[in-house]
Formats: sequence, C-alpha cells, structure tokens
Amino acid sequence: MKPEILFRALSDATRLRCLLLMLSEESLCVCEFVHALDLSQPRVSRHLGHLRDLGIVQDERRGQWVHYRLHPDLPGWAHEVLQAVFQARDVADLRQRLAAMPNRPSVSCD
Amino acid sequence: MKPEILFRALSDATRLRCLLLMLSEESLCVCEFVHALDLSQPRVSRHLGHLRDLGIVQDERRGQWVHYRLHPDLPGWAHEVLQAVFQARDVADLRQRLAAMPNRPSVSCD
DNA sequence: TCAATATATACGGACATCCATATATCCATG
DNA sequence: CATGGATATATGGATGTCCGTATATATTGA
Repeated sequence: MKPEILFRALSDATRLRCLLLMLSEESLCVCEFVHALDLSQPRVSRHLGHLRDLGIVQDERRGQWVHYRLHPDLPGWAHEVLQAVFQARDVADLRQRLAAMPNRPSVSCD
Repeated sequence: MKPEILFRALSDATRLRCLLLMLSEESLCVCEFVHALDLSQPRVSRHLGHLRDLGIVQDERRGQWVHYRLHPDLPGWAHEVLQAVFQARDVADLRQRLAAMPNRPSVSCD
C-alpha cells in the first residue's frame, strides 16, 4: 500500500466518512452507511467498492447484506493516519444518525 | 484545515516527496527540491505553490531564493499524519541526491 | 541598465474523478 | 419461481488534476 494511494482514497469526503465510521463501529452493512451518511445507495456502494479494490477495507456477505470493515492487514502507519484524523474530525453526527436508524441489520446479526 | 484537503494534497507523489523532504530538512529552496526530486522546475514550483495556497507550507524569499518549510501553525493531527507516513516511506534517496547537490544555497544561507 | 540565475505563471491537451440516473444482480422468502 | 429488498454496475456529462512547454517576473551583480 503506497501512501499516495491511501491519501487519494482519504481525499474524498464520502470515503473518509465511511472509514471513520468503520473505525468507530467495527463493521457495518451498506444500508447502514447509506443511512448514517444520508447519501444515495449507488454513491455509497461505489465508494465502498473502491476502498475494497484498494485493499483498505474488507467486505463479507451475510445473506442479503454485505458488511464492510477496515482490512485486518492494514499496515501500522495507515492505522496511525486514520487515528490521527479521527481526533480532528467529529464523528458524533454520523454515530447519532446511525443509532437512530430503525431495524439496523448489524444489531440483530452481531 | 479540513482533513480531505490535506489528504488530497498528500495524494500526489511530487507533493508528498516535497513534504517528506521538508520534514527531514527543515527548510529548502526550490532549486534544491528540483535537484533532490529530479523533476522540472515549473513542476516543483507549481506543487510548492499549491501547498502554500493550502496553508500546509510557508514560503520566505531570501534574496534570489525562495525557501519553503512546513507551516508552523500546522495542526497536531496533520503533523501526526506526516510522521506516520514518514516511517512508511523511505526518504534516504531524496536526502542522498540533496546532499550530492553542488553549491547548495541552503548550506551557505544557514 | 544588461545579463544571468531563480522562481512563478499561462496555456492547452490528456486523463482522472465524481455524480445522478437507470438498470442489473444477488439473496431470502413465500 | 415470482417478488421484494439489498447491493452492484453501467452510462454519460461535468469538472478537476496534472503535465510539458513557453514565457513572465524578480533579484543580483557587473
């Protein structure tokens, strides 16, 4: 994973918010991202797929749902980068909208 | 400084190498970047100007030369991001080419 | 003031990125 | 196997990014 590649991935607000949410919530399915970020489903799916293709996140199908999480093999420096921005950027609003989502698939699955 | 903005700046190899060099060498003039990175002068100048416009670096004219350094007001999380990537990316080659530059302006100025 | 050096900017083309919309695929369940 | 919900992909247009080349500006010193 070259640094430029990670940074380009983080340079888009949609992808950055997805990653911060994964940092905060471990694993989420697409419809939860859609709800928390308040964006269209194709837009979220495209960005998550992009992050998967780059090896930054990992996807896992659970029946109807596809869950995304940070890739377990992410190098240490990449984790440090994410942790650093996690301090700078408030994610309370994302977590709040996520918590307010009715019938969250992750809740029953976990 | 929004995180997306910093990350977009870091997503270009030319700018990233400039910043890593500044992290390593404190302050350098444009011709030293040109020599160390082995790139054209307009290309280096354009990218340094870009970093200046974003508030990531600071420039200072010293006679004929313009020196660039990391901006002293750079927020802590941005420093942490730079430090994290500093570990991941080898800068020995950059420092080596810089040291091999004949008649370095910075050396006599400092 | 003129020449030389250092740096910045302008221009145009090639290419990448992002989006909304529409549609396709996958899976559970009746 | 038909339906509906969840997810993925395709398409086309608007915009952004990056580059090389050429040229402009600034500074120094003769």
